[in-house]
Amino acid sequence: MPEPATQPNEPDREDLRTRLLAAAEKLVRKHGPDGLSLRELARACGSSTMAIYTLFGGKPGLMEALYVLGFARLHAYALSAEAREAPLRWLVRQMLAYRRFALDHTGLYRLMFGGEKRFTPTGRNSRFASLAAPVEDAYPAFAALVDAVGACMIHHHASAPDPAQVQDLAFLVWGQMHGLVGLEIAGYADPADALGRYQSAVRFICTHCGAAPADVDAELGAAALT
Amino acid sequence: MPEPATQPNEPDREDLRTRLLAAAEKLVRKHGPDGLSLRELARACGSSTMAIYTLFGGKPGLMEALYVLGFARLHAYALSAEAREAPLRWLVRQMLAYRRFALDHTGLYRLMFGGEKRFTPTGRNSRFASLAAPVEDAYPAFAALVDAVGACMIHHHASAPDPAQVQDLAFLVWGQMHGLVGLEIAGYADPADALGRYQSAVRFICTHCGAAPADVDAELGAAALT
DNA sequence: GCCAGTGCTATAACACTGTTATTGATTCGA
DNA sequence: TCGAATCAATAACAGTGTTATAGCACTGGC
Repeated sequence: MPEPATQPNEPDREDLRTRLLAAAEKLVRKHGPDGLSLRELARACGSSTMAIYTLFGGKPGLMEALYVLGFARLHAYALSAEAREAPLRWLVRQMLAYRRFALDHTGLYRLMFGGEKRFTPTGRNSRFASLAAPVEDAYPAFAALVDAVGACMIHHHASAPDPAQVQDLAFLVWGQMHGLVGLEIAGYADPADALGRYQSAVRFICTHCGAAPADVDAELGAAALT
Repeated sequence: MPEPATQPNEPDREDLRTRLLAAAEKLVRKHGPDGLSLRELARACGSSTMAIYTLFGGKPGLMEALYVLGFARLHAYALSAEAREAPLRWLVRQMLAYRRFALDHTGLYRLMFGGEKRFTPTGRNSRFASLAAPVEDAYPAFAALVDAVGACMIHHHASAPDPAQVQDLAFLVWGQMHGLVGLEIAGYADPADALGRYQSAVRFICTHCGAAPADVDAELGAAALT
């Protein structure tokens, strides 16, 4: 009996999309987001460029798929740093996890935050996309940051803070993390000082939330050992 | 007497380089750093692409020229915000000037800090480029920031701070500014809240330097009127 | 079992990019 | 005035994203 040749339902078939995505991630890691070539990608997967068009609709669609993949990766980093029972540890580890994600995936990071508004996720309330939707609605990674900041503030301050105030502070924290990491990736930070400066930023922010500097240093030291 | 036709020493001749640079800046503003086309640039200046090769040595050379032009522009913004007699006003205005530069020149800003190490200025100590040279040696704009932070700390703290401490804090300030501005350019900030959040970051940093929140708000209010 | 119909992919072509070799004109120096 | 040199324009090459065409394998109905 002749084997069904290359059936369209062979394992590679529905895997082609994920294989292309994985190869694209590898190429973005190597050449940067703007150095991705459809022909090179197709060559790496043993297919033609048309497969990318039928599966992603073109290069922008492929980039958008990488974009959501990057946010899923970032969310995984945020989840791995979760410690709801210890708010200070939670915030410290999440800030460190953000930097580790950026340094581990500089290609994806530059694609997501590279300074050009490329894509906006179509959330459940995409009908109101023209309005200003809170960021945490669209990006679960930012929601985790808001939660960690809020928990840290509640834990160290007596009164429960205003939710809007928590969002604003979380955005400042995000800005601090993104700025330091971005400068580091762009080559403006001395590699020998980059980690120390990031740690001092963590200290800066956590003490602003009310934590004791010694406790923050303890968490930083414990996190540095892992 | 026949006019000398198109003499190579006509005013356009040595101006061609600056004309190309100006046109390139305009194209980068419109299409972004990665959307710059040598052919379109040459077409805009009525010349051929070869002129770019003889004047800049190729596209990387052109990008590097735009890079140093961007830092000159940023330095001009920093100088326009100088107020050495009032350290707090100096720091506040310089932080606001940084954001204004980034929003006024998003193309150049993305070229300079877009998350990819493209160029490093060949300073006077370029022989030690392999070593970690302090950033303020290469970029006068960052030196101005270090000066403003140091003056603000000296003015509000009794004791003169350690220079290394001033550099570290200035780098954190730079990171905060770059992060917020980068997120704003990338489209992650609600346009209605972006300025307010940046102002709260200014408040955050200046109070850390020892300034009174009311004084910071006064400076922010005065700067908002100009 | 056969045959239209559908869905997907490979090939080839188009317009575009950066880069380079070649050619021609123009200027400078002896 | 003539040789040498400099510089820009033309054309070509390899590469890019995209699209039109054509071919293949599979599905549905008869």
